[in-house]
Amino acid sequence: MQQESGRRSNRDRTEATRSDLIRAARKLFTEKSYAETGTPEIVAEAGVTRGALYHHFADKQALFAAVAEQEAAAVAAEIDDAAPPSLVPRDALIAGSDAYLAAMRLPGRTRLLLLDGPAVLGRVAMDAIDNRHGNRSLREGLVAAMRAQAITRLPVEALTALLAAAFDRAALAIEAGGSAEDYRAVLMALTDGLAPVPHRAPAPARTR
Amino acid sequence: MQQESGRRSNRDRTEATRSDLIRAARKLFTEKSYAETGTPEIVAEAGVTRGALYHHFADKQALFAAVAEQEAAAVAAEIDDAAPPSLVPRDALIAGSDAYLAAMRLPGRTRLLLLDGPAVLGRVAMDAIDNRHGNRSLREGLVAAMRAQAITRLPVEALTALLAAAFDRAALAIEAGGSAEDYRAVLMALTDGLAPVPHRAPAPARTR
DNA sequence: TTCATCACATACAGTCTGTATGTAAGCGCA
DNA sequence: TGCGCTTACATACAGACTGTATGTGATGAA
Repeated sequence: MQQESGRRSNRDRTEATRSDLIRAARKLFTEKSYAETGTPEIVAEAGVTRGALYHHFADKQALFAAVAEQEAAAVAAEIDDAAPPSLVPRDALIAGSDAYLAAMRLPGRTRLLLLDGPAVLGRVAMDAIDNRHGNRSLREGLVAAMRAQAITRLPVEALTALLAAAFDRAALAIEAGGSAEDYRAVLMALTDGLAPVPHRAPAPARTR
Repeated sequence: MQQESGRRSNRDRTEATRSDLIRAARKLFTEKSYAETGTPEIVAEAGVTRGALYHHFADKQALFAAVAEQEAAAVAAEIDDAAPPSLVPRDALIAGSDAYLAAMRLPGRTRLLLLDGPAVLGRVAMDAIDNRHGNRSLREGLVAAMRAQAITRLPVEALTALLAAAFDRAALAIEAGGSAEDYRAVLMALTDGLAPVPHRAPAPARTR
């Protein structure tokens, strides 16, 4: 049998160290904040030295980006679990919304993804992360709802971004002590308000 | 006549120095970012020393807070100018929205108020600033619209916050190159969607 | 006029970030 | 199986920044 900690392939070492660093950084970034967390503290928590950090990541920002990407993926996974494509659009939207708000209750996640993320990486980079994960299912849900005529046709990118922004703010407000029911009610009202109005002349040009 | 720079009352000196510091900080915070701007640079721009800064402000954050407060007030003033209370609620909302988006086009304002602000001061402190300035008119407009039965009754705090979040994100997206028309259209659709559906029994209990 | 206070300027201590350099272990190759 | 190159770090260093402590001249009240 081989020794306890000897004989590790370089690939394994790299993977383990990177993962340790990301885990340690995630812990501190969520407990405190990006600005209040120093690299000496991160590497101490990870059990390595700053040399390792700067070997694997270009700088502190790059490490933060890796953490943010992982958190965004985790949130997206929770949403996809709760809102399978078998649901009709409106139910999927509701289930997805609730799953999102529930996922964002994990301590420190809102600050990491919604406050520090945009400030540290910029909105553009943060949008890229969101589009790779969370926003994707939202946009697909909206497109499906439009196709099913459940909501009026609107520019998809803009609609996705603005609804996502409302969800984000709701998550922040709830964490700050706001009434979850209030925010949920408003979110529902906002999305339901997008339903095409059936009582006005029922789209004569369209049905003709 | 009195000398050029001699004979100034302490109150005048304080006011002038504080104002110089805020102006210099605003310039740099909007050109770069909070994190990328050091206090040595700020005081150089203001023509004073770091001693003056730390005499008037507890720390760099406090200076930032003063700048954010001023910017928020400036934005609110532009909105109030464009949306006088003489307008009917819906027109006031539209005029206010457009004024907000226009005001946020001033370079660096979105980053200062929408990215750095929440990250540096926290959402709670930023909400306090918003409520003292911009959000106030929005909330009043929404309350008026509810009273006029122009929109359905919803929790006011939550509705204000979520609509404001959508406006904020729109401002960021437009600055990042997004289509202003698209975002405007979605914002209008979101607010118009809040109109009560009139074919349902028109509030009989109330009119009785 | 005198003395306390104010509005700064200067000097200092501690910490952090990023880089440059050194080293031992892995790894392709003859 | 030995040899040289590269990888994965650890250590040392330079520069910058933040906040504080101290010193000083102008101001203002008594």
